[in-house]
Amino acid sequence: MIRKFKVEQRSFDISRTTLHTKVAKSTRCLTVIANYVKQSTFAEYIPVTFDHPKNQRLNEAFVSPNKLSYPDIYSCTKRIQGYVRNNRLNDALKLFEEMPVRDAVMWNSMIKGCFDCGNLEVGFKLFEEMPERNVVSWTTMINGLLTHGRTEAAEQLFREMPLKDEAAWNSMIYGYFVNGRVEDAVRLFHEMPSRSVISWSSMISGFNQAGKSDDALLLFKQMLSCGVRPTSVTFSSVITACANVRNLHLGVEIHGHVVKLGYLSDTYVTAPLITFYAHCKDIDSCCKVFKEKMHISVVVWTSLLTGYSLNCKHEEALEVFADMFRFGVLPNQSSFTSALNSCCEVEASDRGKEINGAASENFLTRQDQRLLNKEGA
DNA sequence: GTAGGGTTAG
Repeated sequence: MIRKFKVEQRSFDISRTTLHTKVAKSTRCLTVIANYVKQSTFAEYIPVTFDHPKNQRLNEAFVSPNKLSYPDIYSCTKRIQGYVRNNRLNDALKLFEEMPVRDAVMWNSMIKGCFDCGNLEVGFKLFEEMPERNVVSWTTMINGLLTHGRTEAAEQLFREMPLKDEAAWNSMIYGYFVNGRVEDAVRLFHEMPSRSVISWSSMISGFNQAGKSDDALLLFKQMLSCGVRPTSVTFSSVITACANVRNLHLGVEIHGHVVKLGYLSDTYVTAPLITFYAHCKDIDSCCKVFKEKMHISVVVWTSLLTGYSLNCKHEEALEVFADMFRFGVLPNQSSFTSALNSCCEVEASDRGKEINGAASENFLTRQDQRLLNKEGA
């Protein structure tokens, strides 16, 4: 059965199935079809030939006679992800199982959902059942296992995976750090065929987590000498490393680069920069960084609050805490921890009682706080 | 338009 394929057309017929796509380019359309066809779980297929001259490689393909348009797969994938975000794994699985057709994105989203909701067995089962695993499927599994401390199982999959791209290597490296296997991470970093800024940033952040910020900074210098350009994400970790080792000189230098590159407005850069100056006992610079703009992030506010607290400026810390309320920034557990600490230090017992009351009585569940933090970040 | 890799306070 031969069907003509027209370029620059929004929808087209193949057999009795209609596929809709917004993509005008024929090759992109065909990729969509190819994925659709490959992932289809139907037993009954109708062979189709695409006879556009550009598509010689796709001469033979099979299309399911049942109808399910591509946008349906897209929207159901979105719904599955939404269920997972709300920890409703069973609803996600039910929808997934009801789908007559699934593509790789849907499979991978569902597998990730199982790990995110802590159901490793179902995640494994789906991975086994999945008809056409791609490199993302393998990496999703590896990440899921690593975040649940199943390092050996992740290693095994990493060995078995037929094609490792850079993201897969990066996942395994970072996962080693998370699970305290620093030497293995370093070994893998040297073994990997090509390294991007993400690989370097993973290492820098990993060293920080392992309490080896000296090594993080050494690696950062090495990264620069290799001509790799840091991103704001890299700077975030590097500034944290400077704070950890109290390297004022390097931190100030990096601060300069951050300003030049326009990264100072990035919350993930501002907060560690404030912490860095606080650790280096330069509270004026803390304020200067903070006052660069109006912040709504509770993390940035808490950096300043803790910065004052660290430098024994407890009255000022409590002022910051009060200002948070005035500016509509809702403090979280960390903010309360610092503020209470300052209260104890200045023996401002009345104030301390006040804050303690607010923290214990009206305050929020952990989930609420997480949501608020996300919004504030 | 959808899936996997690195970031912040305590």
